[in-house]
Amino acid sequence: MAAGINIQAAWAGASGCRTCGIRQMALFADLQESDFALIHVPIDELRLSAGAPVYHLGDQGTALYTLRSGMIKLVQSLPDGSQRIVRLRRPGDTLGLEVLLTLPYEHDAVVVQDAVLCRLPLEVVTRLQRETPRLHTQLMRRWHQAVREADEWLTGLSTGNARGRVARLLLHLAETGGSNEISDLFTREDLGAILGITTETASRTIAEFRRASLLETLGRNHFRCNLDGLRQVADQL
Amino acid sequence: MAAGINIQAAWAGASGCRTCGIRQMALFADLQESDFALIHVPIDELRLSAGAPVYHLGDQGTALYTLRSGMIKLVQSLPDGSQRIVRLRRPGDTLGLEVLLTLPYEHDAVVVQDAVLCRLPLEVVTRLQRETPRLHTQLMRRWHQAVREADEWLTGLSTGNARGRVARLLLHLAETGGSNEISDLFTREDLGAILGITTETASRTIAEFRRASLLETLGRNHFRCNLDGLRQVADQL
DNA sequence: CGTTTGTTTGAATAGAATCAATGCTGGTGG
DNA sequence: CCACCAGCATTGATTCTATTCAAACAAACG
Repeated sequence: MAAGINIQAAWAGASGCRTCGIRQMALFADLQESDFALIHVPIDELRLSAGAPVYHLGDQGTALYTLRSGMIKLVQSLPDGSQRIVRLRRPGDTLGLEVLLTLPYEHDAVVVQDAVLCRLPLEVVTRLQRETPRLHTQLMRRWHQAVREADEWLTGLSTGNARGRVARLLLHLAETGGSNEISDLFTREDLGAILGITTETASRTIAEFRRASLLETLGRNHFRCNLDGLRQVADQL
Repeated sequence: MAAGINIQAAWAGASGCRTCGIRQMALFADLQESDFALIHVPIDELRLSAGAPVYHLGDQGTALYTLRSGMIKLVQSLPDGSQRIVRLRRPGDTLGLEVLLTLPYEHDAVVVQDAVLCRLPLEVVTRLQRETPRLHTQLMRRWHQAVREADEWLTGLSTGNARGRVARLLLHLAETGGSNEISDLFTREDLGAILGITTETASRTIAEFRRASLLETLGRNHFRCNLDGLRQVADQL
């Protein structure tokens, strides 16, 4: 996935955006040379390791983020104190669009796999939005992507029994990974928070899949999927 | 809800938009007098009764819709053939934003309660979008609203046990209705499709709530809610 | 090397799905 | 006008599934 990613040493300022390895998949994809002149504030690069928060629910944010590498979870807590992961962000994705509407962040954003992100100050984005129409389409695409992902999350990962949910998640991960191998599968707790099941059920289901040869353990948290077999389980319910 | 709704006789053309009773809550809220001159195509009004489809998943749409009154469900079907209601639209809401990205509709939109909608041809919206910046904010608001509603749907209505889900849905309906009475509650089948439970479980849970005096039947599909009681059930899980 | 943190497994229980039957209501046509 | 029908709602009995509580285990870390 994202074959062309090329992370150089840390830099600041807009200069980097022009030559950014993932620009074509990021928010600034459609910008032209002249547009970058409008960026007068440094775009910082952040490197965060697993477990680190990017922002918190309720914070009055002053920046959006583009994820360059790694993975980030968006979490909402439930009335009873437990947590539910409502979306995952992968390289090229944008985080924190809600600040464009001067709203506080609506999730806790937490790093799941070591991440590199670009911090886009709100003023930069609003200025570009005002001066050039080329950002509009991309912004709309981002919003749309969030809606679509949310819908898939609901129908695919929060419907049906535990076996089906786990199978669909594994397939999703394998597909976006472009191979039948999954490295760095989530903790069982995160699996549960994604699928709306308990960690025990998540653990049991993974174990069951292993016994049924739907999953083969290649190493510590590294699996090979029997895609056809998983598809069958996924389609039952 | 929407106290000021005032549906005149059917009309066509843009003339009506200016004086529309729900304009301040709809997509064209921020438009100014001069902007309406840009609308050269008639805006049709549609009246559809319960059960009628507005559009179908996969259709290559040529219009967005603003809901003036009634209720509409957005449905996605699952691999196993059953259906899941992914969102509800109420007066002032917009349907079919995805056509702005030249994408086919992503749901089946079906009328739940007799509805009146305005059909906004794609060309009208894209033209306005090009000529005036005043639509951008509203569009972004609409997208944002869809995301937020999707997130709430997931955490509120698709998490926890059946009692909690039903309670939270009833509270949601009562709150958006602005009273502790709910008229025209969904069919049990729709309840199930919203909450990800079977129709039998939905029925049983409603019956249980009635026995526990959390709901009082006022008439055919017309209930009064014990809000505090429901809130207690909603918060447990 | 012991402590912490996450994983696995077991047994008991609670919850929901399933299958099946019955009841209710509004609409239709004789 | 009434009898019947179709569609939805309710209820029961049973089976299956997931949660809960508890314990043992494994790996990672200071």
